[in-house]
Amino acid sequence: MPTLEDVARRAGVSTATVSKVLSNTPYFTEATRNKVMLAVKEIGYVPNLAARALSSGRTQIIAVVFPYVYDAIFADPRILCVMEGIDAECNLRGYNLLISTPRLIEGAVDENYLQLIQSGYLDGVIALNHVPFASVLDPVLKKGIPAVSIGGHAAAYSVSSDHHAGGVLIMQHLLELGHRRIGIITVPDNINIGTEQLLQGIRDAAQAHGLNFDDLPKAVGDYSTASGADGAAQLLQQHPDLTALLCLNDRMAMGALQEAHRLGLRVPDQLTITGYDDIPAAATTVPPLTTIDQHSLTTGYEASRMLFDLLDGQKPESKIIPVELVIRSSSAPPIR
Amino acid sequence: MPTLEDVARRAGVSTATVSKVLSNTPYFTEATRNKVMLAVKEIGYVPNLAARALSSGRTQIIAVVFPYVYDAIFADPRILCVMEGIDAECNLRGYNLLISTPRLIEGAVDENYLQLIQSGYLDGVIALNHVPFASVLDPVLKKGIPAVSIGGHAAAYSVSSDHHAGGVLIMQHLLELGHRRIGIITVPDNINIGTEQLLQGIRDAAQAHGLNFDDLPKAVGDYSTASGADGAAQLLQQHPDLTALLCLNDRMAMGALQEAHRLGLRVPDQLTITGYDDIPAAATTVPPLTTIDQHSLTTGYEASRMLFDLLDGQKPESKIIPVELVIRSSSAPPIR
DNA sequence: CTGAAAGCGCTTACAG
DNA sequence: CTGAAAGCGCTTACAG
Repeated sequence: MPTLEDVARRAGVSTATVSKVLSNTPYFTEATRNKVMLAVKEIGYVPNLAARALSSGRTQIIAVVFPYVYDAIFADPRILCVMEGIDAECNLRGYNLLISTPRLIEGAVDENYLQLIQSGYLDGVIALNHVPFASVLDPVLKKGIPAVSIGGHAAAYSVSSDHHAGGVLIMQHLLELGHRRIGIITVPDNINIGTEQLLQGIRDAAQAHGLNFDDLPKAVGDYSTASGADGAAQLLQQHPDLTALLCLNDRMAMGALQEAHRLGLRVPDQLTITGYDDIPAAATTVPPLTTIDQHSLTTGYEASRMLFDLLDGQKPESKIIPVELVIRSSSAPPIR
Repeated sequence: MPTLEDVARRAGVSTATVSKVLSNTPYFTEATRNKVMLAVKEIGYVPNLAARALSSGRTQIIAVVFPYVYDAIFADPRILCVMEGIDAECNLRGYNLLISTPRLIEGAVDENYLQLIQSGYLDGVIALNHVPFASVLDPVLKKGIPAVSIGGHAAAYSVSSDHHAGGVLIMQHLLELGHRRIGIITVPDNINIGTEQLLQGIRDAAQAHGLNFDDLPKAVGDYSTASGADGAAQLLQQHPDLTALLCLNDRMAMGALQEAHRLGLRVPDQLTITGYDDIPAAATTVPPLTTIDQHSLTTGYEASRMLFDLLDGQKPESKIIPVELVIRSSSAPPIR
């Protein structure tokens, strides 16, 4: 493979000059620039990234960190949307994307991950940081790597979704349709840092309509479709008079939808079901789900922008991404 | 950050020795080994990957390449399953995973991608290589990087799904249920290298049952859910007597399911609908989809294993991953 | 079994 | 505006 030196020789200049031309440093004549670029073309020179990384301390690699916790990350469509946003932005900037999926075992991050962080291989890190009991960013910040946290810990730099507003919006929607006997399919406390705010939003909306959140029947799922079906079964059996099921994510809502069909309940005529996240599948269920769009693509995009700002030496503001109520056909006024 | 030299000084040996101990070269006394490991622990040494990469020529990075073509890759659940398999294996081996999503514009791959390939940053490449008109592996092989192709071009090393068997299985299933008036929701020729075999499998199964494939009504979709709904609408309007819809992927089948509901057709009582891929959502539609499981996780896993064999200097055999018919509730004998 | 030394291919003050 | 030279932190023949 041709090296910088080959280019320099061919162009009749020093390696320093070639290096500077290629990195767009100012201060060289147009003639020099042309000579160098020509030589680069002619011999098909491509910089060796490892060498560049070693001498400059920058690798052009940023890592996206998705801790493995309650779920196989690759099964979560929301994460994918975030990734897509990040990928698009990195592509534009010429950065490469490394995926890291550390296992969080009893709050300790795995050794491989620690090594990676400390290896000097990473210019920046974007972490999905929603696990309350452990922050995968701790070692990153300790090492001094610029980092952005998505959804979660009140890190220096973070972008998160307005979960409280999401909770208010979805609950308000149900209440305004006239529902009062609403079952909640929720998740265990402390599985996700945003859940508390979301529940608080629901609580506030309920209160505003004179309904006591604590009185509403609840089932605890784990975000999976199956757990949504189980939760719905349980709630509907114990409280056959429920007119609506509010689910904390779309996949559980899809499970609830399944269960409703199994029980012969028509949605939304006999039972309203709502989700949260607006994953792609939410638009294609039967009937399509009323849900909250978290703008995951935007989230990924904003996280990247923030990281690049950090890399440029700026101090970006943390961002809260607004949410949006998406009304489809799984919600309607109660008939009872 | 502490360097090799710091470790050497502390342990009272040369840097060469530390390096060899750390890379598990044989030939050093237990005492030396202990001294070195102790020093490493004490000063918290972590190797600098860029330096290691530059001097050894190996980076411990493998790239997973998903060309952008007919679809946003991050929307395709099948790809995710493949990724998960690859990720798991890489994690085990201590390799890092780089994601590259080159844009294929008129058969030409993008410049960023080319640079990455030639940058010396990659020890190996796994590519989703199903686009007939351009192989993203060409530059990789030219550069001499070990590479494995998933599904597609008859590259030296590849793992692909047994599409022909898949076509036979799903068509056979319909025929054995008694269907004869079967509509096919397909995709354009040359969008995906495996499609031809799949269609051939369907054709062969039809023929074995005395049915002429060419006579079956067809609609052309693009793998998206929406295109499945459109295809179903079109087929059912032009051929109201169809008793089954065979869709070339699950997402189109989900669209067909939607359309059937919209038309008030009960599935599977009045209309059988089948998919292909067995993405996670296929199990949770209403009714759950009969489909073909391609074992995507296994595919990813086998592709990684193959790549690591290549990196170990072996010559692995190309693999064909068997498929499996998954019978759920969207298929039943025709009533007409 | 261990070490001295060259070298991997860049970037970056520092001079000029 | 350009170049000589040191240095980034490792690995790897080569001696011993």
